[in-house]
Amino acid sequence: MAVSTPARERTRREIVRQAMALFQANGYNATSLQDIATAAGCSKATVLYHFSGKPAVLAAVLQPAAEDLAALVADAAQLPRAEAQQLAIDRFIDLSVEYRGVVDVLQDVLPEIEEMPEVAPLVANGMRLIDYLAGSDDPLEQDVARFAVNGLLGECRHSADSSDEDLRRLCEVALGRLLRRA
Amino acid sequence: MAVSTPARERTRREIVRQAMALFQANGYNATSLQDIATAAGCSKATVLYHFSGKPAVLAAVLQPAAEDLAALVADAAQLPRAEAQQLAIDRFIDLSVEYRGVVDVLQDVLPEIEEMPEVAPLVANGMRLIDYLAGSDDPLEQDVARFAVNGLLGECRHSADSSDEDLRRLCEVALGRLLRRA
DNA sequence: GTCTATACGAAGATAGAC
DNA sequence: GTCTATCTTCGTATAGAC
Repeated sequence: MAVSTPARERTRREIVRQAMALFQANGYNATSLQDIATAAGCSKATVLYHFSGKPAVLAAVLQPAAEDLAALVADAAQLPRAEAQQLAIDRFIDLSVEYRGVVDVLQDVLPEIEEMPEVAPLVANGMRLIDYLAGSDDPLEQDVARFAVNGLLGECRHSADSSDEDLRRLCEVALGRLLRRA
Repeated sequence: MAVSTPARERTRREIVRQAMALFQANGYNATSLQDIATAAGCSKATVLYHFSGKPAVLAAVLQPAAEDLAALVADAAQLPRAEAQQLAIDRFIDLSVEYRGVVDVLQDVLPEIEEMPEVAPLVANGMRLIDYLAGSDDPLEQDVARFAVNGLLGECRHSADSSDEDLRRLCEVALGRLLRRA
């Protein structure tokens, strides 16, 4: 990073900033490239100069959360299973609260996420997280862990009116009830 | 109903049938009116003669599930709270398994469901169901119940490769762990 | 009443001028 | 690097044949 803003990155950053706000407020599908361009003070074509398409804008919005999730999965990989499960639970709750807005956006996109190669790494790490959350190879526990993640993703949307503390409390209670420690 | 198919209803039914299959396979947003018309063997305009728009087609696809949910809620309304909770849990599991394909479709549409007056009654009954599932006015338990419903909706999507029995088992285990009886 | 043909505005995306 | 112009396809709407 240089001493001052390189000015070539300014427009790009502004696009991501405005896209995140619009995605959170109205959802990914309900936000058009024109909406993003207008909010960012540029044209549709400029957005598509900086990003290969709408999914690429989404990937940029999700990037910070994706990086933290990748770090979580990497850390869990170095622990024995029981400890990895506890770490996954604790830090997944942290991530959910910290990125609750972004999680909200993710939920909006889940149905079509398979056809977005841009967010494939995030999805792959999400699967690995579910593996650690389950804490067992039992298919039922794997399903329960996926159930837990889906429940949390869904809850982040309707929680616009609840505080971070309420969301954290809910996460702790729900994951505590669902995921049994060995 | 007459003795034979009225022929006026044949096209309509076929449109709903094909739309349901396409919504389940590719999702609501990824399915165009043209796709539905082609699959049903008619033109786009014919689809829009029978239905006021794409959301109306969705409402027709969801109608059977919506009716059963309405019956569930009506039955629960006549029971004391604890019994209503048990009824809601049991029959919600039945509905989830029976309409798993439709539930999958619902999940695809959740983000934009607020702007679809056609499915507003379904959504309203979904909220009431959450109320009965919670079994208490405690805001935390209400959140947990919503968490449970979201988890289930999400699970129905990824469960294309699992059997009805597996899905039912998962529902029973997950709801059993999450929702405490008084 | 049922359908085909056609047209309109907006979406995502591309080409090329500056 | 940013723009205007343009293309295709989408959802939607209307006119009119049978």
